[in-house]
Parts: sequence; structure tokens; C-alpha cells
Amino acid sequence: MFTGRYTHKLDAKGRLALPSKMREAGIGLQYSQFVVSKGIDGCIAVFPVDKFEKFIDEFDPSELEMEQGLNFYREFASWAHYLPVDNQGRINIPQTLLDIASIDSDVLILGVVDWIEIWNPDEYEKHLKDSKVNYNKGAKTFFSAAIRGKRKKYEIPPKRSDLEDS
Amino acid sequence: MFTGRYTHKLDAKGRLALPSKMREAGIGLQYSQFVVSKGIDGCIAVFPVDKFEKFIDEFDPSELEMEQGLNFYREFASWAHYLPVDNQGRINIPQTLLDIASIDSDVLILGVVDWIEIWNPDEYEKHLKDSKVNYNKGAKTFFSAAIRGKRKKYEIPPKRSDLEDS
DNA sequence: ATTAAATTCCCCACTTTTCCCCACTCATCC
DNA sequence: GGATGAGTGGGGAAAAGTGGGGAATTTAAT
Repeated sequence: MFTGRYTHKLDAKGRLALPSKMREAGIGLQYSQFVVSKGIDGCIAVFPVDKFEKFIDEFDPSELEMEQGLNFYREFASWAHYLPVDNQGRINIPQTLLDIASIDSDVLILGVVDWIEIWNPDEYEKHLKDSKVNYNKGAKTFFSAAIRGKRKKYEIPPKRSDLEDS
Repeated sequence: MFTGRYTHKLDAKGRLALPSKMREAGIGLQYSQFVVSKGIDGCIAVFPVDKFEKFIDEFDPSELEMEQGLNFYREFASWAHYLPVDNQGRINIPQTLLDIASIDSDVLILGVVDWIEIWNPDEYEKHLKDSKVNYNKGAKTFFSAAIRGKRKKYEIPPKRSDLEDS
């Protein structure tokens, strides 16, 4: 599971060091390489190889009948590149992908559970503003769902025999 | 279950000692690390690992298709960091999280049952004022519910075996 | 086919941060 | 009043992030 937020830099050779926590996140999987492709809202998405192939496998072909489905599939697959990780834990992202994400040097790396997102920090800020995301509102819904989960657990009543004397 | 209110300090290295009662609160769980993320109303939220992962697991993926859903998910997951607890019971909160909570040195720690909240004391005061929290009103609802709950105790409950897996 | 230019990738090195350990102070509890 | 445990402080080893040299491979051109 990928979490966390990091600010890293592309070096002069265009290499990007993935946060070590994210490299560790896939112990036992094929993490000697990652797959990058075009992400959502203008970022670059990074997947572990097994997750990427699972996503592809599970994509519903019937959606291809819709024009949107095919266009998406074509774009997503063709932007995807398998990238080896060097001994320092770095990947070399194709320049064309960096361009569509407006990335030059500073990079914001987001862990989003099943995948990783790579943003130009300014573009991400702009996206947050433009989309008028209301974090508090989402958090209240999310957290209160967690509380409901707890209530269920605690509703298990005491044994009948325990009530006799109370 | 987390309860209690404490005032602690960040040391020069940005480390925060969690109240020992809160560390003890999770005996038997994986409390060698906690997960911190962005909380509600400007605080930092701290979760035991198992609770955090339960929150994530229970998130409804269909919400990702809604713009707000994805934006919240992205924010919540990417602000989340797994933090090891050192031998003194301290965690090292990332500076970026401290920044969004306006925390420099003094810290207010609140136990909120399923999670812990970390506040800048002044910001919490301000939040209470701004949000015009009416404690008494909430308390009356809460207390009267507790009384009804106590009455329920005298009703014959369903068999435990019917409820275990719910 | 041979050479030159460019790219990839492996290794070494430096700087900063993280994390593990030891130590001190203060409050609480026998 | 000593002992225990909690909160705070700081040093040093280890790891992470960053930068750069140079061999090997590829691409293009002569």
C-alpha cells in the first residue's frame, strides 16, 4: 500500500529517486521495475508491475464499445512504459511523459494506496484550487463511517446470564 | 480506545512524545508504529495501523469516480505517513504536516476514541470559538442517549451467536 | 564496415535526514 | 526519600536523496 507525500528532484540526467518507503512497500513483488503511464488530472501514474497488469486484465472490454472506452484504453496503454529501477532506487521517466505533466525539476510524489502519482507541485496546487475540493467535508463522511463501524462492534450485547443480577 | 487531553512539546528535532496512556491503549496491536494524516478542521490525525488500514479498506471505490471522492482519497492517502515509535515513545511528524496544522512547538493532544488529534493549542481555541460549538446542547443529547442505552440493557438481547459476524 | 555521437546503465561519493541509543529532569507512588 | 515511570534533550551510526564519472550499448553518419 502506497502512502505519503514527498518532494524530490529530477537530477540533471532526468532520473527520479522513488521514496524508499514506496520501494519497500512491495517487498516480495517484482519491484525491480515499475510501470509509468498517464495519470488522472494531469499527473503521471506509477504502478508496480503486478498491479498494472492486473488493472489491464480486469478492464472490462465491453467498455471498449464506447468511444470513450477505446480512446482511454489506447492512450493509457500507449503511454505506459516499463522502467527499471537502478541500484540507487531511481527511474528514468520518458521525456514525453514529463512534458505532458509539465515537470521540469521539482516533483511532488503522492502515495495513493494502489498507485503512486507524480506531479508538478504547482500544478497540483492549482488542481486543488480549481476543483474546489472540500477536504473537511470528505473527512467527516469518511471518519464517521469509521465510527459506525465501531458502533456495530460494540453493539454485541452481554451474555444473557450476565444480566440476571444487574 | 483513546481518551484524554494532554499538552506536550515538540523537541528541537521535531519529535513528539505520545502520552503513555495512548501508547498503552493499543497493547496487543501493532503499536510499534502509528499512521498520521491530515485530520478534520485543521488538525493532524493519528491512527493505530490496523484502524488506518480498515478505514482505507472500507472506502467505497465507486466514490473515486466522483471528482470530490478522488480528490479526498488522494489527499488523505498522500498525507498519510507510517511513523515508527522510538524507544522513548516518540514519533517524528513530517514537517509538511506540522505546517498545515500551524504547529511549531506547543501541541495539544486529544484522544477521540478511534483516533488521536494533534492541534496547535491556539488554533483549537480559535476553532471552538469560530464554530460556535454548543457543548451543553451536544451533551444533553449524548447523556440522554446514555440513559436510554442503560434502559436497553434490561431488555432480553438476541443470542450472541447470531451477531458475532456482523 | 568503421567511426563518431548519443544514450543507457552501473558504480562511487557527498550531503542531509532518519533513527537508535544514552542521559537528565520532573512528577508520582510506595 | 528512594524508586519508578513519564516527558525532554542530544550524540552518533545508518540510511536516504542527490550528483557525477565512465563503461557498455545503441544510433547515425561517414
